[in-house]
Amino acid sequence: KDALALGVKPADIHPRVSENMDEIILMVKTLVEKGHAYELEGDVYFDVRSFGEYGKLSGRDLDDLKSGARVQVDEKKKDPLDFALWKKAKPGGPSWESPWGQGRPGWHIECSAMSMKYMGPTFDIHGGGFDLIFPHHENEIAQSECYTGEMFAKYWLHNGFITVNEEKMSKSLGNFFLVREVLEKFPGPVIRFFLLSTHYRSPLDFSDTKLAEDAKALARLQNTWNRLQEAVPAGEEESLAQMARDTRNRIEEAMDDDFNTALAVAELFAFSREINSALTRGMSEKELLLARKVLKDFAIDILGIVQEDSPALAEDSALTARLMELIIEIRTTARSEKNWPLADRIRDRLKEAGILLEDTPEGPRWKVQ
RNA sequence: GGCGACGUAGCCAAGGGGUAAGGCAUGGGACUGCAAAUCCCUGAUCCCCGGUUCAAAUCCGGGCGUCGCCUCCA
Repeated sequence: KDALALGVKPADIHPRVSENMDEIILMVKTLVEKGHAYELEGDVYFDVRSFGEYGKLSGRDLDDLKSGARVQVDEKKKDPLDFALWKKAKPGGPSWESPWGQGRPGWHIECSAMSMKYMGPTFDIHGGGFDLIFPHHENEIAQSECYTGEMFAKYWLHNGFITVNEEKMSKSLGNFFLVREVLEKFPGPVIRFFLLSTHYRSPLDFSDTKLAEDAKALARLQNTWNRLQEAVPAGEEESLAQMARDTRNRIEEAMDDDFNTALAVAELFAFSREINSALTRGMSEKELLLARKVLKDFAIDILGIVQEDSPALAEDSALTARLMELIIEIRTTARSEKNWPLADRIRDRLKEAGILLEDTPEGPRWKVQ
């Protein structure tokens, strides 16, 4: 539900470790057979020295890691960095039958086993937080590539953290909260905008103040789209056409460049300003089509920050629209008679009811919330 | 201690050799009965110090600062 509110598309598969135990065990077994792993009293460890490229993702080499090691938990492992593929069962803990006795998977193997089961030995993109680069993703690469002999993931996208007061948000620090809680204060598109307004690799400090600013900023874009929807073609002007093309190109370029969403959003704002000016002067049919298409493609479909149907149009639209028509008519009469107290009172009361009424040069407009 | 990322206007944030996108805020103006929306104008030499270069915020070296990883859990 929360994902939906943020406009996140549902995943096709949500694999569970407990349902993929056969694949996991087969993978561990094969790694042992290939000489990349060894058993030790019911545990199975991956031999990091057996994978020459170990450290290629995080840019470390084994000797650096060794000399810099902070903790020496070393027991009988061949190398302190060898990590567990399979762990002997602990009393009371969940466990499964395996060639090495009762036990459970180590903490990296399940990701490899399940991703390769559903997507094959090589897939395009592997995501995750920056904190997972080492050791988690490094280990995934080692075990997967030793298992298949092929490249694991082609691209790694590591996102920066959401921080709170500049500190990593985490369970252990207790400074975390849920999307659900944020959604009580800000609509989904605003949260999306907040997340997209900085590059995904950068850390992002969470604050209500920032969200509130973003809500205002996003309203500009949404406004432009709403006006564009209501606009009626006028004239033959075409000056916006070139900018529409340029904007499209620049946004595509930005997105192709490692998903530079912040730049893409900036282009939308620049374009939005031009549209607003053009709207005031009256846009031709051609301009309207092009402008709508750009916003529809990028702001609505790709970035998902602008809503195609403004809330006002979405719910109870027919009845509300008729009532609003009536109210506006009355108020317009009052205004023409310079009955300002009444005109203001209508506007104020509507505001209390959650409806914003604006007198624009093109006539009164209203919107919910 | 080792490895890595980052440090751009009051705040958020792109860019990454040729004199700095965008947003919020501020101040001024246009429009308006007022308000809102919208438009115009308004602000930085890019943490510090050296170096390379015709030219550096952008490259190199050294500082300082912030954050992350290097242990269990995922």
